[in-house]
Amino acid sequence: MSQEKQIVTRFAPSPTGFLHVGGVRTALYAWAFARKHGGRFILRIEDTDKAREVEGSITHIIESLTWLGIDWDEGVDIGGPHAPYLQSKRLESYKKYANILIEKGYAYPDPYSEEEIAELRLKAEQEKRVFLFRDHRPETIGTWDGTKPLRFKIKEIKESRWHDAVRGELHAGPEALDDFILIKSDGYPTYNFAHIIDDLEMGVTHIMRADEFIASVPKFLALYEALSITPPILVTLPPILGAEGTKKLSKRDGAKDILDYRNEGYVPEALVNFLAFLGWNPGGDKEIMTPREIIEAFSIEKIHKSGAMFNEEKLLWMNKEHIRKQGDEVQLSQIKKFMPQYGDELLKKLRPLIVDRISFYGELLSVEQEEFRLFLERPVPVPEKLIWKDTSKEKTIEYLTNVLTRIQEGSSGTPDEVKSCIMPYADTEGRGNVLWPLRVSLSGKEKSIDPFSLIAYLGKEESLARINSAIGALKA
RNA sequence: GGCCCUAUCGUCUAUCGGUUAGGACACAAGCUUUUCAAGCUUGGAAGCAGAGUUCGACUCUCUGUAGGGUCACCA
Repeated sequence: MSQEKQIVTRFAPSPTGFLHVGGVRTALYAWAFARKHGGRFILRIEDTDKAREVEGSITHIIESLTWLGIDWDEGVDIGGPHAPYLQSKRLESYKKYANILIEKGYAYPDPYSEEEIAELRLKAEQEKRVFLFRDHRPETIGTWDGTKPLRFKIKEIKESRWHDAVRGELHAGPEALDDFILIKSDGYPTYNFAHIIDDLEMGVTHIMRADEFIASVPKFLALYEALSITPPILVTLPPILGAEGTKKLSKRDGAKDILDYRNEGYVPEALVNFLAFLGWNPGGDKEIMTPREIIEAFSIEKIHKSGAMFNEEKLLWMNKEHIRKQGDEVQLSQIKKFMPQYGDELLKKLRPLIVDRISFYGELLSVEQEEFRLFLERPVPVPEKLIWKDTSKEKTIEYLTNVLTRIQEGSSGTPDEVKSCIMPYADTEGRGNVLWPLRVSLSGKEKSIDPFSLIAYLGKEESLARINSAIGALKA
């Protein structure tokens, strides 16, 4: 057995706000791949754009990943052998490699002002030409004092060809190569430069990222070449599309803060499951999978090339399936969060009923909670609602009275027990005739949970009181 | 506009030249504790178009079409 090189992947978000589903999926694939092969997964923060930085982002990112059960072996918060993992703390590294590039003639200071470049760009546009900075390289190269941007010099203008683990053989024309900025005038490196240095120093073997970076790969390749680096394996992930049309997922179509899902009572395993399947499929019919199973089944070969729409309904369905996989205690603690005014004992009884009716726990805050309010408040009987179709008032009173006796005499611990003492009677008198008024007298509603469950969970005493109250209302 | 990527039911997908093109979500119908929800059963629903390669193409090639990405001192 040959010793395989350890796999190292990373997730490297910029701290510019919350983490949304797109970012999470990238992290998920990189993590799953590393875990599957016993490799290392790194959390690096790419904070080189100080203007766009949003305070609290890093904490937020960490919290999001942690909630989802995505863990890392090295990273900003826990350190590791390649610390620091914050790009703004790694400026010395970038400077070191920048100097190497300058020495080798691969980098030069950009003498233009931003206005001058904008002008050149505008002119090119007017003449319907592609603007390429390399057409305007300065005649004489000055020394870089750090106040001007440092540009990479493309020495060989050529067509680029490379291999992508998902897309296969890719290529791009020579116009994809231009003198791009390595280090900005504020001293911070650009993504294009920094990620390459970091990946090198951190030993990253596989780069997972979305397909908007394909167009930049030729530049990365030129840089790898200039530094004599063997590029990591490139793994391009398909885009996640919004439900509205075919555009990339935007906030409007569901690219919301991943922690919102937590707050709305989604199951993290469900989100992991759903996101894993947006752009990857292990084959076969099994769709509900635990994170463990996903890791086990994960392979780059099964990552898709084409984009997938974010389908809220399917997520809802998956979440429901995952709720059902949760243990009673977990379910109960989640339910308590959203129905605090219900007593613990009552919720314990109602749990199976509740779990059956929701797709995510947050539903309990609005619509679904209405269903259960009847357990807290006794309904006021409305005679007209109590009568089934064209049954008479007298008959309805008779049915309810008879049911009353049966409940009194029978056992009512579980819905099934209740059912067994009422159904024979309902069958002889007509199910609708008996069951409808019974259910409405208990719930006060035309649409509700079935009568047997109501009796079992309301308890014998309360059930009898409600039925009596209904009979009273009918007689009045 | 230049460059690049993608293309199977409405949606997510299986198929790696030979299948009645399978599954899931959603939808519809039926069944069940004549309601609601859940559940179960059943059903409708797809290879972008045109050439070519081949005994045989959803699968390979080309062209077209459509959609997407990218052309920053953002990542």
